[in-house]
Amino acid sequence: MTPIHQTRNELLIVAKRHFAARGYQGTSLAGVAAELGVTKQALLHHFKSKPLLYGACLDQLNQDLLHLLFTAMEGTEEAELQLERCLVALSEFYLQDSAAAALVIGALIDAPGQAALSAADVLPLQDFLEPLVALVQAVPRWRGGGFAEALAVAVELLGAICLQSAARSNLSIRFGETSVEQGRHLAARHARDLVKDRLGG
Amino acid sequence: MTPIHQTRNELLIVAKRHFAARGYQGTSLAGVAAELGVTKQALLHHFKSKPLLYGACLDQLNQDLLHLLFTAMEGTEEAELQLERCLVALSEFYLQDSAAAALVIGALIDAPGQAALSAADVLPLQDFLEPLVALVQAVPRWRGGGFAEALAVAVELLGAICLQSAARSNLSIRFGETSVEQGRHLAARHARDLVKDRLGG
DNA sequence: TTTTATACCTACCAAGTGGTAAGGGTTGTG
DNA sequence: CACAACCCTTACCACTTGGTAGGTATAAAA
Repeated sequence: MTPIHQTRNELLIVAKRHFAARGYQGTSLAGVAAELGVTKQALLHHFKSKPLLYGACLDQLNQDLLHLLFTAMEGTEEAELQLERCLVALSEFYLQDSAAAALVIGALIDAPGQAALSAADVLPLQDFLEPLVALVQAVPRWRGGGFAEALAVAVELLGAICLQSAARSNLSIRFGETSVEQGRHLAARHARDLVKDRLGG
Repeated sequence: MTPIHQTRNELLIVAKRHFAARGYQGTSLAGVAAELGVTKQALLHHFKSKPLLYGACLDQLNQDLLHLLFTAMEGTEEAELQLERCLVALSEFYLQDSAAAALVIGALIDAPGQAALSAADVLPLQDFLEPLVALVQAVPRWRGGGFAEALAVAVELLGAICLQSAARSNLSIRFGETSVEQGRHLAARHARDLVKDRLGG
């Protein structure tokens, strides 16, 4: 009963939500454990430490994003279309996993060395970021710009798409839940438009 | 000597940097005070509590952004041009005040009620967000879309511009400082292009 | 001079943090 | 049955956190 992988996955889901909502520093092991109905030592049993738990969350997120990216790249060689599919899929992914967007932004903003990222450790989401930048660089409009410009555009696109989902609950309080929810359902279309506007002619 | 306003302003500058780099929860009063060469009680003397210190930081940021917005709106009635100037000025502002971008994102992501934002308290940066959304809604391309769509576009633009600056140190480690610095100097031009692409025909 | 206010200090505290040690309960396996 | 592996517990610990209490030094105002 309660096979290990299922349990571990449930822990990760709750942990991701906490890390997303409160940030790395604002998340306490006791808080995550309490929501799961276990003690914090149960958490420390599965993941050895808080940084490792955070790392596991980002690893799982990284895998989800990679799957999303490679799926988007199937069936066509055209970089612009691949990017469009990828970012549309990303914005749709955020509709389900509402914690993911805040985690992505957190992983990009957090000062390295602060959380789970020691020197030897791989930087979180790097596996996803590198092909994304490469994809931007392969688009005709940005092909001549060099790596720095492609990186800037990739981060720009990421920021445009992530912030909306990450700020959902905050914006609901500011401007009313109906407006925000209305806007959320436009997310995929906006992502498509955004890519076309920024990468197309 | 050490007139109050100057001192208070220096405290705020350091505090903003800490809040931006480590987040609200990750910032300790002792840490901020140590960098200033004073004790944390000196901080608590000027700002009564940590939430109030955070609120003071966001208030100052709010004023800077408002000044930036109104300056951008002078001399023309055309919403699209106003928005273009505003977002270009914003990206240039981030070049100087590197903490600002992370603070903006933080203020948009933080679950309300967590930091300085009690129910009665005004939501941080709201004074800046509302006219920004109104400005998007006044642009011909989005005029027919309603409030929800304008809000989504405004947040999208904000995310695109803020994340680049907020993630600077992180991206430097990932992709090398030269590439990131190179991209930073393109920020203003990218902001202009972005607005034209997304708000123009 | 006395009073008041500002700016800052030392000393202290209750609460919460991540983490360790050690053991109990259950499960499969030899 | 014995044994080990796994899951999770209670108990505890060192440390940091935001915040309070009370005192000191300076300087301006009465």
